Amino acid sequence: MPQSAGISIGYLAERTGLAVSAIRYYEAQGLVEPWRNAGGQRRFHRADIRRLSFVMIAQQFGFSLPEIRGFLKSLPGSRTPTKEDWACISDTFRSHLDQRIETLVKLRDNLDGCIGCGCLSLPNCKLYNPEDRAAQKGQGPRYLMGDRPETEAEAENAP
Amino acid sequence: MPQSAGISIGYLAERTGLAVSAIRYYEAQGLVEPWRNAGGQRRFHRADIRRLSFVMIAQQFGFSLPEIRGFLKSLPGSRTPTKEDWACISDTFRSHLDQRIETLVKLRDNLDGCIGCGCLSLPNCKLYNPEDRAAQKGQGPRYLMGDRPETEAEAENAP
DNA sequence: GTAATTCCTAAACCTAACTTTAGCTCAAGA
DNA sequence: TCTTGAGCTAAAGTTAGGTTTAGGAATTAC
Repeated sequence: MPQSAGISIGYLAERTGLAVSAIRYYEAQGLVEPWRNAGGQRRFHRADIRRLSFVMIAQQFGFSLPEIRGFLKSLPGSRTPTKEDWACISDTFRSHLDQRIETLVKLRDNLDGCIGCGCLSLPNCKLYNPEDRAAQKGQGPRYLMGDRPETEAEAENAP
Repeated sequence: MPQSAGISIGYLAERTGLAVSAIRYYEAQGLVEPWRNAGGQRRFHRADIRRLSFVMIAQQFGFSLPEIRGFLKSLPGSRTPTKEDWACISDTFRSHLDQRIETLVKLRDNLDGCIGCGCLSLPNCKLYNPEDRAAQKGQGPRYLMGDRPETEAEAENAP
């Protein structure tokens, strides 16, 4: 174990529970910035244990790595974050969470009012248009879908 | 536009709002089973409009395509689904949603009690151990992470 | 001093859910 | 009939968030 300057990637991995490969990946994403020792091996600040712990928590809140990088930039680079620094980020997390909960509750309510009743009016259904149905641009996985609603009569008769 | 037997993939795409390529992909995943006309082009049942609409809704509930394929198998293949058929699936959706909402609410409560207060006791924090922190096996994106909690003192002093 | 760890990089691979591209055939309208 | 739009297949590409592998180099343990 190193003692003089900085901790090794293996030790950091052990302390955070992250895989070594994940930590290297996070470095590539700009989430940590280790320096190198004489032999070219990475050395991390002891404070990076907490920094990466924060990354893990933020991920649980559904934030992407670029977003988390943004949070980390808002934290003080040099000194240990204060109560106020954390409280600020906490507010962001809070509203993010509140919004997701609200979306799900609405979805549940719509479910009760629509499929739940067996009405089968899918094309008119509110579930087709939940609030967060963002326009989908380009490639990658599609988590939410867009559509073009119309009436039941149309759906069954045309063309 | 075809009129005698079945609808074309382009028309189905127009009616559902899905991309043609997505419909072909869904066929490959066993979510629809078109037949072919004399020229080798796909022909779909008119009922597949609703079938694919269901797929889109189920995706919004966070179900994967294999799971959705399971739901569709539980629906009657031949006849139009009844109130009861839908009610059965609706129950599944319901409990799935309820569980997700509950998880998020717990996460929010922990947030209020931990980061929100600025205590900075991250290593002791409940956010490290939300109930749904499943063991991660193998490759692919990691949505939830595991860790090894310890005390603040340990974290700051050792080794 | 040497064997066993740990670390290094670069590149390839993984999943899910699709899209894009290339090159060709089918079908429909004027 | 001829042209253009719609369809077809197979293969490769995309995104996020990593893991795995191969082939060396540096450290640590004995």
